[in-house]
Amino acid sequence: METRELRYFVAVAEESHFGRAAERLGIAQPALSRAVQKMERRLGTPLFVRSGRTVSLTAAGTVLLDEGRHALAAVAAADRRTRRAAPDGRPGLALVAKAGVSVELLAKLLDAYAAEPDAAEVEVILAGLEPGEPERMLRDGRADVALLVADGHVLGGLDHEDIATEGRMVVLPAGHPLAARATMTVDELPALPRPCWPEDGLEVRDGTQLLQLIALGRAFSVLPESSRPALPAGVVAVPLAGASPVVTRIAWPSHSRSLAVAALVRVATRL
Amino acid sequence: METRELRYFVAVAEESHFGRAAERLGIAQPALSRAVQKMERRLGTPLFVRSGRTVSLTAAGTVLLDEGRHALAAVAAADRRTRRAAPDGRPGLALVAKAGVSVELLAKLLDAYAAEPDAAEVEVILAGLEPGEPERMLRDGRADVALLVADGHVLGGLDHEDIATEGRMVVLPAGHPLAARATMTVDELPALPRPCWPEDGLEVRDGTQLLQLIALGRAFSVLPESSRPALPAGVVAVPLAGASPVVTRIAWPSHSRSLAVAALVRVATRL
DNA sequence: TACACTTACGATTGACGTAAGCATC
DNA sequence: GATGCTTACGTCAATCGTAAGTGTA
Repeated sequence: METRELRYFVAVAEESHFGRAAERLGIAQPALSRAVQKMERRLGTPLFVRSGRTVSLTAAGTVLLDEGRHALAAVAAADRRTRRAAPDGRPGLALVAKAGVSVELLAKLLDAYAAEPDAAEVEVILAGLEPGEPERMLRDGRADVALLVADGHVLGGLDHEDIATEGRMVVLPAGHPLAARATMTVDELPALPRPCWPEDGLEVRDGTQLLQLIALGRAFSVLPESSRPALPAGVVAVPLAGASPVVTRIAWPSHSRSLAVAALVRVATRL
Repeated sequence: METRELRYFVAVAEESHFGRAAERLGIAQPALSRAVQKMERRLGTPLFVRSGRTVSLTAAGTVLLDEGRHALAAVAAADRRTRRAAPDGRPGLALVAKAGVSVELLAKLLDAYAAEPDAAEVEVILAGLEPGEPERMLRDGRADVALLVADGHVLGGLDHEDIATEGRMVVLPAGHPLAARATMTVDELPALPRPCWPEDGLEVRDGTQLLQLIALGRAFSVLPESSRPALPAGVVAVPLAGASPVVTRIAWPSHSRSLAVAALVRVATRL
């Protein structure tokens, strides 16, 4: 099975339509039809049910869609990581930081790693808000290591190590009645007005907007303690007792044998 | 990057020789040379250092060998699992049992699973002695689940669940001075004569030979308690105190979304 | 000089696009 | 009758094998 065929199959499966898939792939529709037929002949089983003018996956097709995506991700990873290992001046390590991780922690990690002997150049990628995006990037080779906030989600195929634990704090307008409190408990939270966002992390782009809203008395929020230096004037942070701690962890593909990744992980666990 | 190219590259990398690799691939040597050159051109980096009459990997080549093998395994897995999902009478689930797991436990698992509603047909594969072979079979799709004995080795990319724990016993010739003991400790083991094999598991084919050797007074062994029913006349088993327990676990690819695998794992954890 | 990778060239295979066919809604 | 997958056919690109070339031990 060639990767080109897998790409063709996945396109048809995702579109449930040969015509649209062909357009997406930039080829004519008959070529796509033939390619899928060839796969079905070689696999000895139909992948699609063509009933009338609808196309749907068979059981075998469902399996191939799942496994094929993983295979394509693995091929893409091989390509990207090979290019990254090219011996010119480009970065040798791609680190993806999920939105919500402490910028201070990231900076500390990068500094500590850069001080190591034989440290590779590190390209830092900031992931968007989509859940699972850093994991996807590790799998398809766009990144080699990820810095993320533990959210109970299982990381299939990835190894990880917790590197920092911190408390949470409530961020309030400076004039709020509770702003003078030395500490608050989670039981007191429901009494506060909406919106309460974000629960688990601070999204970089809109984070400042949120803080402005708080300063204006239009919102409050719960953030990790490490966000305290980033707070503007007009807001107050009160430590929150009884809340689950925010755990930052470093993750990497469990099959990784990169020395650079190993060194970065070692540095991270010793921060 | 096409899988054909990856296969070509891996062959050359493994042989360190274009000629032998071409022979192994069943193609002429110049075709192989051209294919690798094409990959190097597209990746923008050399993969091999051709110095005189020796061929060796560059740093980028080393990365591609590692990642490429994973990608090829993923493609092979996609192929095999799709064929296995074909809707005819073939088995829907391939279980690999590592040498050393209790046959009784395996039988109990298969019986319990077969009693489940919508149970798939299970093809049982007995793996050889090579360490890591069941893991490889899970990765390249020859198997969907594995039954193995925990050996401290990390299972990269695999999820697992412990399903049985048992003690160990010392197997001695019936006439041995220690055969009458009700129990032994690990401290007493070094006093016994060689060979002491196997440490962690009973290999099926040669296991009977080992037991015959013990009956003849030429050896002894340490086996899991579950092997007791398989002992022939002429040997005696003495429980071993203080030894690390034998843990049998079930493992599967962490990205598996197969309902059949999930059902089998659920049954296994409830044994 | 022999071994081993590369370049050159002609042949074959296979993938593609256009056009016609055929079934379903 | 229109939509949409399939079959037919001619074209083009890619891969392959044989043969000649080049460079090192």
